[in-house]
Amino acid sequence: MGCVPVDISTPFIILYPMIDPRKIRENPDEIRKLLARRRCPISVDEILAVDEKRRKLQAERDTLRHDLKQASDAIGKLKRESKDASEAMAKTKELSAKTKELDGKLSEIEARFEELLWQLPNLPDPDAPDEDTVIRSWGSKPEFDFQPADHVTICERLGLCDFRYAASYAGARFAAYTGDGALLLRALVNLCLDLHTREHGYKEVFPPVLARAESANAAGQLSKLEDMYALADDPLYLIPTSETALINLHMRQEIKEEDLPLKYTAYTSCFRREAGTYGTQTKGLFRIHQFEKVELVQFAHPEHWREAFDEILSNAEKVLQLLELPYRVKALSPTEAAFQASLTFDIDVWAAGAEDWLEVSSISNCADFQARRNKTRLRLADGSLIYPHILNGSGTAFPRLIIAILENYQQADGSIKVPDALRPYMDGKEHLGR
RNA sequence: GGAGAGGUGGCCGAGUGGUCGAAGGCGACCGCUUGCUAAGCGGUUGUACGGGUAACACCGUACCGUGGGUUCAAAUCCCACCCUCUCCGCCA
Repeated sequence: MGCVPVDISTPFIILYPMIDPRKIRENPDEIRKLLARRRCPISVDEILAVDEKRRKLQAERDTLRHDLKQASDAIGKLKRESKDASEAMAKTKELSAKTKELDGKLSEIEARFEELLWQLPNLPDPDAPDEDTVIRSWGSKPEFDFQPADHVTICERLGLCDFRYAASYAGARFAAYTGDGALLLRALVNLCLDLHTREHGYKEVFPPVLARAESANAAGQLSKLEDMYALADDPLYLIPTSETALINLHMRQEIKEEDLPLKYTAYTSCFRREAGTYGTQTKGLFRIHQFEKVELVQFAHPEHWREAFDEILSNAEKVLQLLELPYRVKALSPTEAAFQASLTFDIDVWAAGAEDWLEVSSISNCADFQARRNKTRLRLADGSLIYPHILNGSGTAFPRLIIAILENYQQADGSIKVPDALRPYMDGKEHLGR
């Protein structure tokens, strides 16, 4: 990849989703418009006001401090020459006190400024549609000459999951995979990891599933703090997705242009409290507090994010194609996209029993939003330093994939045909429950 | 969890409360040189915020693990915390 100097004066970059304070004060109207697309209630005017105050204060403080420094140096000189400095010291004391006072005021205003900025969601990409839009479909829905069962029924019939045990052991909305169910999960994990590491060139990572608040915040997930599990005795959170772990892989580091794109994949359990979702679809594996997922993350050059995005999307689609599951790709509206995302496409798989599309993957460009937050920077070949784009996508989430497999591959005799691609990972089994 | 040692610029590594953004070395970059050897010589070499500029230049401030404190002045003193290493304990 050649050296690509970034001209920050071009509209391309200014329109780009980044919450650089400078962009806010240079293009307040643009930012207002973009935030409105997300229905974000945060006031740009307040940010601008605080920013102005902050800059004014800093100028004052810097001047004062400059004077103080010079006065102190003068005292040092006197002392070295063994001259009396008590008068100068007394005078400088006042200056010092004033400087400190301004320091205090400035840090207050800076804290407020940062607080406001941290609350801002990422700005939507111009390509994000106003309404969720299906942009393509793949495969065809299976047809049955019998009434297809839903996955809960199938799981119970074939002993693939033990929901009763999971509920009494951990609580409602947990799942325990048993027997061939557990094997099926493991097979899917291996299929996905093998595919992404061997065919798609991702480096596998097995990260901690506990993260500091700082890390979760960098990912943008503290904005939905109420949806994360917190530990009682340590300032740690159970990650809601391995995106949290992977996007922080280079926190406070410089990455090099020549190493791009950096591609990582991780398989982890993911934990979500799902607060506020009671009463919605609660059956079986559809929405559970702990679920397993293989995640894909790429660090990309800001000018090449779309290539990375499309690649992750096709990497995730490949899983469904291998499993021959019908799916559709949907471009999300800015109001549907996650806090940290500027552009998001979902992949929904068809589930014949539920007769519904289930979201199994969500691919997002977070632009430089997360990189700014965790201080991952990109050193270009020309020596300049910018923020990389960070993109992520599930590749894929398993409970819903399992739902789709069980429901779409069910046979008249109640057994489940194992998709061809999965057989090498399932002891060659052709059917479950036969 | 207990005891001890330590955290300085891309890396290694000095550092006396004042002349330290920080010696020295390495690396990198630029230039020069070049009949000797992947050699020699000179120079350059951080980031953030603010000001300034058409853009550079330039100016100010901050940054020596993090946050406080003492002081006219802190990398240097004090306190708390974090992290790393060694030893002990515990343990898959």
